[in-house]
Amino acid sequence: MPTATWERLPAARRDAIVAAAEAEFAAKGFSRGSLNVIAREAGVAKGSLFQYFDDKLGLFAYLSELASLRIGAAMAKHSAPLPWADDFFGAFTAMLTAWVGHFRNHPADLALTAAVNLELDPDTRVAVREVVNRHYLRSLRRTIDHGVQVGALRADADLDACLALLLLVLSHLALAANMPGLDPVLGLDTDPDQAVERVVAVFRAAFGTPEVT
Amino acid sequence: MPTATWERLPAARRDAIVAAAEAEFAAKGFSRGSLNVIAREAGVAKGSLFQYFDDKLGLFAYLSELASLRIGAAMAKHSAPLPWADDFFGAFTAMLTAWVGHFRNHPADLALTAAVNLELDPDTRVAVREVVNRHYLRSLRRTIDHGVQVGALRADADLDACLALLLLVLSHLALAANMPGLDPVLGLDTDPDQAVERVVAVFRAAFGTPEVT
Amino acid sequence: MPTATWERLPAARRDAIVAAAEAEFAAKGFSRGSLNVIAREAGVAKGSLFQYFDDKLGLFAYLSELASLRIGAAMAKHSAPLPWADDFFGAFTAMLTAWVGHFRNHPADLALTAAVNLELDPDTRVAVREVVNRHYLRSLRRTIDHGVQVGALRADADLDACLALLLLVLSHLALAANMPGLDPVLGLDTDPDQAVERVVAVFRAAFGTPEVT
Amino acid sequence: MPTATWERLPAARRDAIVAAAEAEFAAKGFSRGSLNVIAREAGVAKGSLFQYFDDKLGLFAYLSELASLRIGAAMAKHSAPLPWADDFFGAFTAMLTAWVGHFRNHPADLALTAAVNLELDPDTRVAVREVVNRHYLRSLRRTIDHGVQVGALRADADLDACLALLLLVLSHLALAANMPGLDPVLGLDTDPDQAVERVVAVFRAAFGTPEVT
DNA sequence: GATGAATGAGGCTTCATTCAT
DNA sequence: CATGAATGAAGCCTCATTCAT
Repeated sequence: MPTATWERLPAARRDAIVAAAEAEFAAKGFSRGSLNVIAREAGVAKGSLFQYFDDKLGLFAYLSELASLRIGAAMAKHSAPLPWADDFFGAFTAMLTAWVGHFRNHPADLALTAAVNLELDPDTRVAVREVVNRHYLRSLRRTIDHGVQVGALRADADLDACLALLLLVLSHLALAANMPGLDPVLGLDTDPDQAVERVVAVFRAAFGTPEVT
Repeated sequence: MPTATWERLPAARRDAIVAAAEAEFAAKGFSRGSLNVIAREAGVAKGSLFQYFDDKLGLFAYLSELASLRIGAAMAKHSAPLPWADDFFGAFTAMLTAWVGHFRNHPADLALTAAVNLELDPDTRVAVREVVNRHYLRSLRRTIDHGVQVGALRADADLDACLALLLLVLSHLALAANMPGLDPVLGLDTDPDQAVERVVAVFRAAFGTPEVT
Repeated sequence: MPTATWERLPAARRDAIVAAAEAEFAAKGFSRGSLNVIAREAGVAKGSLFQYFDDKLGLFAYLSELASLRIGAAMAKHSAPLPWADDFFGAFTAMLTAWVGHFRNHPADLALTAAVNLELDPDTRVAVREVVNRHYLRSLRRTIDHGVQVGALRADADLDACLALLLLVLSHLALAANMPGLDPVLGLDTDPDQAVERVVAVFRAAFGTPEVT
Repeated sequence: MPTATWERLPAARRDAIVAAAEAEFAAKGFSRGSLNVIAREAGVAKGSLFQYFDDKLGLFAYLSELASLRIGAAMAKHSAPLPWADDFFGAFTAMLTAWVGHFRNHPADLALTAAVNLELDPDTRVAVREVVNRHYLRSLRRTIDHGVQVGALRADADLDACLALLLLVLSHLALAANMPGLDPVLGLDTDPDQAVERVVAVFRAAFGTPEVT
């Protein structure tokens, strides 16, 4: 989505723009985020932004993809050493905890995820979510398949429903654990670890194989 | 939130304003909805709006509360004749189907719910959601309690988690079933009834009492 | 084309805007004329212009119509006392001389006529010319009919061609007599009266009844 | 008007620039034509254009001269075989028909002529028209002289007026026959051949020698 | 001689809010 | 209490031109 010019830019300039844009969209969302502010904060002429991206949406989509790549990489790294085969739900819990933690430690990723999920304009939302969700879906589906293989998830469960709910819950966890006012029940913003455990327990009850007592 | 002046207004004038404002926010969302348009469509002077509400947000919050009252009332009516005692999950399914249908038939309610859930600006979102969620939580908690009493839900299940997930899922159902691009897996926008059944099945598996075969 | 608000405006304010807009469009034409400049010169907020006219084109079209009404009225006044019946071509010459003189004395009318005729953007040009030409065509056709009735113009001449050429020549006379660089032959900008006489002679030769010697 | 650098350029590079510039100005006109687009389409750096021409106007004026040379050459070729001596007005009609046809078949020439004739900015217009008109005037004057010699035009007619009107009519024919909205009477855009005939008839009546019946 | 990134003024338009009437 | 004209900052985007490489 960025232009060829963008690729040829000095890294410092690119970084300044990305940082400014992330901060602005994080604070205001896409529709209300201002290119004026971004250019000013980045120390760049207003017109320059349009040499790097076709338009406002182009810049935002680029940031969103950056963030989802970053998130995907972080999750992959967290996931690798986990004992998925031996303790699937334990690993899953650790994974979700890491997920929540990632967003706490990377406000830009949180903000962009929020901006994507909370965008009201339908066209914009569809355009951006499509790109972003693709990553998550692929990864989640792999995790679910794995859970079935190791016998943690029932093969006859409604795994698509599981996937859909996971996608929904993941978004919610990321946001609700780090933004006030989104979760009035579980207390995600005060004790996220416990909240994660309770959510995993629900998934285990719904889709897991019966536990041997 | 409305001023004292608003209460003293002829009902016809109030209704015209509410109708115009709902239509506008439904079409454009909160941020992009225009008070100019609302005033014109309502046949009211622009300045008058500011005699009834502190500002744009005040008007919007008022509409949101109206909508949630309306939705609550509709749900209560739907709920009353359902066989909660005899077939809790059947009643629950019918309830969710009615819920989804309500938003399909009341675009204004859908739009306002969307605007509330998708608003990025933290202050706005918190202010509005707080009011709205209160209604839903009370009602949902009653439903859950009832499910326990009739033996459909396990008393030892994590009922708060159930509540939190319900709240999340309800919002999602209302929006995803009626706006494209929000649910890439379950196909809520093409076959909502089936999607509802699958979601209920998940809740039954997670929180329901074991079925006697 | 102006909004209702415009009609209710104090005359002084309206006049200031009209004067500023005419001056700007006169100097720069429609496409390059700047609403910024107009608002500043008129001592009016930029946004106010959009309370009076839908957009830039709306303002321009309004000015064009004003000008063509003004021109039409002036011509009607000039025309009335002329001896059309006794000396059609003499009256016609006097008419054209008055026409040229009008634009010399009313630079705003000249400028708007120029702006209309010289606008490059096809949609704009069509939109505006349609309004303006209607006036001229009706009036010119009446004059031609009259010329036939009094026996000055041959009834079997190609009167539509006469009309088309008249329209073309009138525009040209108005502009070329008052803007340098448009007429490199007849010297319209230096001795317009003589040029007018020569043009009328051409029309007489082409469409007039043979003179009795 | 081009710089010395331009003359030294490989022909291929010059041709690419000319082609791109003609296409762009043809599509957008002078004021709205974009050097960005021209440079991109020509496969040339934006900055290079400024090494070949002083500025945007310089490039445009150069193209205009090119076009008028091209048009002049085409007309000369069309003119040569025509029976000017035997049937002056027949040849003249054929000539004008060819003229109109040329612009239909060469949109770039049409567009440049339009851009020249419709440019409002006085300095620009004068600068460009001067160059262009010189060609036409010389050629038209020769045609008129010839008409007199072969006895088709009256020697005592106002031949300068004829010349001035011809110049005016030629421009009009070229544009009005190929752009909508310029000729509301003769129907030049729907049946140009017939319109041409009618115009020639007017000139014959005004300046031609009486026909022997 | 060629490049193309950077500029920054300027383009039109929208809109919540104020305040004199 | 209603009105609606006025505001002016802010919105996104375009573009001819410059200049360091």
